[in-house]
Amino acid sequence: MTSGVQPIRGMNDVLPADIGLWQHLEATLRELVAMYGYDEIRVPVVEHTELFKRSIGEYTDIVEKEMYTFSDQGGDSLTLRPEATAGIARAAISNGLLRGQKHKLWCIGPMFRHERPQKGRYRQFHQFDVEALGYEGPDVDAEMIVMIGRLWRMLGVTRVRLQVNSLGTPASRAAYREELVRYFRGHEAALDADSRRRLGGNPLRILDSKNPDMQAIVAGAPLILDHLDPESRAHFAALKSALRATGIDYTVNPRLVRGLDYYSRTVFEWTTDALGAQDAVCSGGRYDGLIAQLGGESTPAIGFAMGIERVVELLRGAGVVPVARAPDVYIVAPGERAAAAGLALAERLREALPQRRIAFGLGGGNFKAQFRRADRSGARLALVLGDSEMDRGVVAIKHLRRDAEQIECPVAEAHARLAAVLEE
RNA sequence: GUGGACGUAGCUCAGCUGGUAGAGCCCCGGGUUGUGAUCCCGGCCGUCGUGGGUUCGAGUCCCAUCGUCCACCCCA
Repeated sequence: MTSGVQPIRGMNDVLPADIGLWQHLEATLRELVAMYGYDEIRVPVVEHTELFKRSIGEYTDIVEKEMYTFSDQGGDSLTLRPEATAGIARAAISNGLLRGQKHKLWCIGPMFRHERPQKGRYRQFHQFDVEALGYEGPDVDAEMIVMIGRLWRMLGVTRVRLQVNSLGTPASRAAYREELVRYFRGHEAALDADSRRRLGGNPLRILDSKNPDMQAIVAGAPLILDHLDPESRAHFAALKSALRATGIDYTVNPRLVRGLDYYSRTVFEWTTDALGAQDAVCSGGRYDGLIAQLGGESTPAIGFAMGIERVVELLRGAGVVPVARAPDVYIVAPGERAAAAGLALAERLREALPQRRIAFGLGGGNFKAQFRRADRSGARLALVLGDSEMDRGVVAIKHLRRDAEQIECPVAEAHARLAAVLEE
């Protein structure tokens, strides 16, 4: 288990035992977005490094130290996407999707971030991503948030709570930032090392420091909600009243700051107490300036990302176990003659009963061995074809899940009898 | 990137103060000639994460390295 067959650190295989949970989640997500009228979009996993630097922000942790960046043979600097919004915004621009049009898009796939792995945090992880382009809100903002709330109900996930905040426009945010820096400069001696470092780069992040010693200083800091421009204030008020009208539970967290530079106005985050330190399961916000900043027509937009692995963990924790798709019928056919006939019979049955799952006892073995495999497959019925049945032109049907007499019927009627028995 | 814990068969784990590895599950075979899941009997499976070192001798001690987990950081 050592040498050359190790997977890359932080990049995991999803094995058949787990895939049922993933598929259940993915199917539910597709159902959800269909209900709300979102269209799927698929974009490359690799983009020009520059795209991420310009959208996410040069001085964010993601860009500074977490990107998988490499040069291709032509010398271009490329990067494995650390998040999806930048690529989708780029796709909208380069495909001319924005000429006065609106788009509701969703996407799912792997993202890459070079961080130290721990529970719920991996170097290759998967995100479900939703973006609404061309909508000013706050109605989409509310609809999007409510849509996520519906997803939790569909999935049976209960240990999540919603926080919302507004970051205002870039201008009001910049003004607030200056005031914040002024405030923290006044208390610089009391700041811890992390916070002092953030003071230069991203002072807003000091607000959600986990260091208990910082709480007093943070508590006295000016709040962004007191510094919103009038339009953003109205936008946020309308969002809150729309949320209230839907009855969804939320709390306003004036210290909720997102890690990516492009957010403006509405930001939100769903967190859980069931996942340890990596408690964010879904978060997003409005990015009205991003598309213009990337060179597209100025287009308001909002989106969010959900961590698939984290939600899968929530489902597992909630005891969600999708039913294993066991075969309906397992064909037991020991002996060369019966095996050959059985394989052909299996094909005829699949033809006649395409909605049924029919397993053939591959690999031979005697009756005992084949019945054991039939049982372990979880099949409801065993279809028995041995020399004796061959000689008489019949097959036997045996119930594996309940006590019942084994029955026989002519081979030619096998599909009809199976269909009837499975209907019982 | 920083700190801590851990790394023994496919899986879950045992192995006291050093003397060249065990159990359960799984898998395979058998318990009379063609019938599973129970029960009984038997069998397969490990360079004890890897590489050094100490020692007459290391799974057991030391160092390094890789990996996992937890926290910080960050975030989905």
